[in-house]
Amino acid sequence: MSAAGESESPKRRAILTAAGELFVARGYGSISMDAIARAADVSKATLYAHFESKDRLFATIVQVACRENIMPEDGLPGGEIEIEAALRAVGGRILRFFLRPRTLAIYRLVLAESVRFPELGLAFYENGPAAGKAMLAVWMARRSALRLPEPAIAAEQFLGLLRTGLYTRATLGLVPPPVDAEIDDVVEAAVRTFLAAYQV
Amino acid sequence: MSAAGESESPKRRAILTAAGELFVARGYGSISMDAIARAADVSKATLYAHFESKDRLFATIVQVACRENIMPEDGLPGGEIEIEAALRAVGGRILRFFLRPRTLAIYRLVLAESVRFPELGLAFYENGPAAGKAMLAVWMARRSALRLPEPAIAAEQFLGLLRTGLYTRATLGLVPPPVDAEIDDVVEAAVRTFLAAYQV
DNA sequence: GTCTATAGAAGGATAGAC
DNA sequence: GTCTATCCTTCTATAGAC
Repeated sequence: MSAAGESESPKRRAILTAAGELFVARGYGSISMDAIARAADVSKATLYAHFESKDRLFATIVQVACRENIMPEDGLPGGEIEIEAALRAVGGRILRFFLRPRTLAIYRLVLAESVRFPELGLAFYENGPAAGKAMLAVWMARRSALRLPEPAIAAEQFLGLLRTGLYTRATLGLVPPPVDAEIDDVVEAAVRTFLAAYQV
Repeated sequence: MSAAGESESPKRRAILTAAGELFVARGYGSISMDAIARAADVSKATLYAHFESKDRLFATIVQVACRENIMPEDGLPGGEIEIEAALRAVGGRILRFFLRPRTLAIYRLVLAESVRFPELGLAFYENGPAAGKAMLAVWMARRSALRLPEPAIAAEQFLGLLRTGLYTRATLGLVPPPVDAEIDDVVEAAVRTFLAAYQV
């Protein structure tokens, strides 16, 4: 929200970094303010001088993390590649982004705490999934090889085709990397089904 | 695991019910054993007589919840209905199951705690998503109107096509019911794309 | 098995000096 | 702003009577 008011003192920076790593690694409930202060090499009083409560600190962490972890826009290739190869490239990028440990960890965090912090879920959705979906829809609409009555729905479906069992298992922490071969299989199948429905 | 050892004393039953509601409603970290004992109308000592720790109680809750909340098998219509109508019916059932508050709450719980309890994530996956996917794949493979080189992949894709933006928003607590019209739209689009790829 | 009462530890937050 | 030291609350878990 207020990008102007966020002064960049080193201590504040250290707190955000340390707290981010701890929350991402072990969730909200099991991390104490003591542990954060220790990890940031800062006293608890300093911690509370910068953030009025654990809740507020957490909300800040997540918002920063959302901004830093939006889907990479440069992953969308230009208009010259053939559509099948282009979709494969895009799909691979997206699925790999979904499977990154940090992406998964943030999703887990937000999901778990969205019950207690409703505005957190909304901020995450708009800055994350909704923004990515919109970007993808615009990119797809520009491709002349596709006939998309509703680009937004097509984009959602492509993302859904990527988020299959492999992704579900990853969210549950059941996928030890590397899984490159499996990723390629999922992307390949997604592209095939998507093109069956939407190629001119 | 040990279905034999689970005696069904009323107090134990009350504890499981009360704790389940509290965990589902507000997560693991913010629920105290005091609150559980109070809600179950039981003393804390009794609580600890039945469950050796909060962790063990939680694991039991989730396992019971998984068993009670598998996808309804009777939602799969027989072999006489036309394929499009059949898929619509199945898709509607599945998506509505995904969107049930209790289904969502259990998913949030497991996801949040799967980092601390790895075996929880595995148990959930096998009893939940994997079981449902297998059931759906078998049902699909029997439909002669579909050509499925790999029924397991097709089933996963159909589920992915259902789990689009509406579902994501629901997991984040951003979907206040009722949403019947939106559900029908998602199912309709999923069936259309799926059939484009797999109808003979 | 069940209760009341409480021990013992840990957490969030603050006071007061510098 | 930053630290040390500490308060107060809450939590998990248990002891001892019935």
